[in-house]
Amino acid sequence: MKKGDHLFLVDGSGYIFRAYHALPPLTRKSDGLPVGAVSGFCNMLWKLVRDARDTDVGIVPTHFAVIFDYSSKTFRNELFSEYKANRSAPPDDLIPQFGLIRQATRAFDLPCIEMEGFEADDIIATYCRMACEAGADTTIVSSDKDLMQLVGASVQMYDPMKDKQIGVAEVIEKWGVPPEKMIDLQALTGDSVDNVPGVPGIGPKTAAQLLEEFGDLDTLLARASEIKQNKRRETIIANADNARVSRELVKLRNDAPLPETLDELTLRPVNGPMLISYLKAMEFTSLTRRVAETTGTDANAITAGTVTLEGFETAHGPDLDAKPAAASTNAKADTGAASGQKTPAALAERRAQAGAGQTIDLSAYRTIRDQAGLDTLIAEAYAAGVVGFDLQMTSIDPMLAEITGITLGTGAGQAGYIPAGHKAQDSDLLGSGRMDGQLSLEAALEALGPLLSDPSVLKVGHNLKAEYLLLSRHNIALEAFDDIMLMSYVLDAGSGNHTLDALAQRWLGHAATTVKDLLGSGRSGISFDRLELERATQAAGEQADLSLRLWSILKPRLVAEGLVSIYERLERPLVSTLARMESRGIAIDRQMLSRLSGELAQKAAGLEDEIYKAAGESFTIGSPKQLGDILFGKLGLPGGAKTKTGQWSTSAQVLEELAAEGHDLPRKIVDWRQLTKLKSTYTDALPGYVHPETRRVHTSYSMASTSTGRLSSTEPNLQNIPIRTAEGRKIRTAFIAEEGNRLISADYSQIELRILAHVADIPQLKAAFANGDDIHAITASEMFGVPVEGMPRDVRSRAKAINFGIVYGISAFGLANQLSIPREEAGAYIKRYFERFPGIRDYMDATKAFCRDKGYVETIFGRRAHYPDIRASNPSIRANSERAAINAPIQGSAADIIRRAMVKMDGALEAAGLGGVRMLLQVHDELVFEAAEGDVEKAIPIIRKVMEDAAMPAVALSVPLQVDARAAHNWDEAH
DNA sequence: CTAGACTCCTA
DNA sequence: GTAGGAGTCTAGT
Repeated sequence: MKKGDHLFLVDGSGYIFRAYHALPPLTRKSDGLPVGAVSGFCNMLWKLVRDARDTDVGIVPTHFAVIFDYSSKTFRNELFSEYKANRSAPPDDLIPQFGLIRQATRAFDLPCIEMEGFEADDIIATYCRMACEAGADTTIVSSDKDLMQLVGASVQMYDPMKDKQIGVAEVIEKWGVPPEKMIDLQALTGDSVDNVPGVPGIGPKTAAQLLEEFGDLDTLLARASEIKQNKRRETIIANADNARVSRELVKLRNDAPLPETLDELTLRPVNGPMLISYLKAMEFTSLTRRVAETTGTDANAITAGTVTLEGFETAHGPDLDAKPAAASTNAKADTGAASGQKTPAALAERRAQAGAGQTIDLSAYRTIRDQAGLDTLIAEAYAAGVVGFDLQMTSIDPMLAEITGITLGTGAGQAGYIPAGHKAQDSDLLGSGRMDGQLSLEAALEALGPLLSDPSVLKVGHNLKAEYLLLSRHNIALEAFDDIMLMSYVLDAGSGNHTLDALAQRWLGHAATTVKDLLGSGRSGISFDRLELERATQAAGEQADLSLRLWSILKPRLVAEGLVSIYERLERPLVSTLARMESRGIAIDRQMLSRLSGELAQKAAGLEDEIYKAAGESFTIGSPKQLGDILFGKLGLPGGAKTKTGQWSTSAQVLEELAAEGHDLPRKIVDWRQLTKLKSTYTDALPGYVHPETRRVHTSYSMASTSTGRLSSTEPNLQNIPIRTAEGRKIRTAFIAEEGNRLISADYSQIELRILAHVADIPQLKAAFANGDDIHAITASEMFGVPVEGMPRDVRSRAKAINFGIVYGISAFGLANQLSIPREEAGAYIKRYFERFPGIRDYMDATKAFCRDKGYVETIFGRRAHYPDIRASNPSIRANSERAAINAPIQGSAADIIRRAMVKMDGALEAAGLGGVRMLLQVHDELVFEAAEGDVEKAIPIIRKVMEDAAMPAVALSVPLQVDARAAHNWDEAH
């Protein structure tokens, strides 16, 4: 073995258990032999040895071995007799699979390694060390935390079930410590499964925190008396010996006397006939077919071998002289350097590379405490022309926050923090003692206002909507700004999040101070104005500094990737639009909600009595676990679906089915759930969001949290106010217009289906929309040959479900679920649909191919949504991404259209002399306005026009958009 | 007090 | 089958 080689070590024993529990049970057709874990194992091995280049591993192994535990007794039992003592025997249907998996390994012609007295993990550790000494890289195929201590520069792990690579960064992300400290961490936390004692009461979070503070276990134990928390100190001192024993137990030995040398692990080409002989014996037909295709073997010519629990025998012996498959070759990535070129792409590349090497010195930032200092900083800002900008506030909610300080970054590593609302450190919780030695907020804003509104100085920040809103509360209009969160969103929606921390980590390799680190959380959390000034300056300066550095990386990328206009037309202008909508808020009728809440409570209490009577005991109805025990245990009702943790599902769907079979109790549970849901989520929660001064509810829109370009709404979420049931609609009536005003609701009709008709170019659908026909009826008529006139309701509603399904990237499984019909029937519907509308299938295939090629899909305006998992080798992960990729251009184009409408709306209303009409809410395809009664009639046509023409002139849709609008005193009647 | 599972509300 | 947010319960910190 030499440098450049790559060793794959599969943790066979670990895999068996995980696959057994994670995969659906599977039995061999001919005799019922349980083979689920074996099947998963074979599929995984095949991918790794044959298709590595097509998986997310992206690495082609040169050496390969599968490692197993030999028996449960190892040297660890001599250290600690209780080790793994509470392991129960494996399930009955798993036991025969242990032998089958070893046979599978041999059928793949791979080394199958196990050793008495050593666990698989020790063997893996030993090979890792040997490979490392030979200069080669190693991938451990496992997700076991016990192996994470081995991860390092040349060793990574790969989780085959999640298709995820685990390197140093992932270990730190998951456990809070680097791999080399995993041993100490596990020594502290222990492991109840393996019966490693550890220190009671210490979990991963606490352990990571202690190791961060003390460095390592020995130091921690030596200096345990310094631990502040009484209880923690005592338990650690009392359990020091346990921790030391635990460390010996979890520490892997890398000196196992191994029988096979590294060179004996050299990966050989797959022996097609030998493998197929085994696979046929196991009756794994689809893998047999794939192996046959890839290796060029005629599977029909190979006889199935026989498998036994003792060893692998073939009835007739495989044809070992058959021509083996061609050896796989390493694909070398092209890393052509683009440096020196003066293209936007080259600049973006250079900036990104420069970013990775930057060091960030938090002590370099200044605190600005007087007018002279502020004047100097402002002069520097004008001279720079581009400044990092951030407001420090007392709350994350800009409607409630006060400004604590203002930060300007004037260059990489340079920033000034202007405290203006800090409390004195010794003031009590109620006291409002201001810290001495800071400018007044008025003075600071007076001096900074002109700069912030100056169109010639670009302010660069992260998520500036909050800053915009808070400044506008102080009558300052932020102008000329760039928002790096939105830049990142436009560039990389779908891959990773866009928080400042994440961007700093991704582009600068810098672990930024988190709010939690800085301020704590929960009861012990403090607000920024109580932070000690030196730390405040560091944290604030860091934000502005990072913003500016990230901007210099992301801005050229926008240019290089042709996404400037998406950012400038669809994202940045929405900042001020949304800030206005949020600050306007919407009025709610609290009395009505309170009355509703009382009614709901009464009805729910009545149901509760009936439920307890029917159940014969009282229990927590809201606990799915307890409910499941009552329904499926005590009462013996037939259980339906299981949840992923193996519990009986008590979902509405399951309960409805039981109710349909004539059971009383499930119906009552469903009703009880509806009532308590409405009460707790809406009638009880909404009044808590009423702003103390405006007396209105102000939601917050998140601009960068969806992959498709939609907005989302939080605190409260006003995009999920009930509408489907009569009971729920009452909640909508509590959203009201002020006296003398009306709410106007304007919503797009069938916008996603219209976009589908446009992008997939479906003549029948386009004609139907052009004629204003009933689209679901037309679909039903095409599919089932039923005339639209006098069509039965259920025929139309079936077509409606299919239309929705198409937009969602249909599957037979999903449609069957939705319509409660057999999967075969659903499959037949889909087939029929594709026959009648062949353009849809073409569109879907083209979209998937585009996404596989580029890694993203595009809306009609060019917004991108990334789906990296579309290349995953795991079929179910891949299928998920494929459906998402089909849906994203449709959902995203609709989102873009309403964004465009929103950006234009205020100006259009203003131009029509309707400056008093206020846009308040967006609910994906609906906009809600508040207008004086006298303005309503004039406003509705303007609103409709802006919305219906919103795609133009960027895109000329081949289908008309239709907007329905209505006005009323409350939201329910307006919608 | 936090995180995850489960459930359910919307387009 | 797409895209979200949030409340409750429970287990673990």
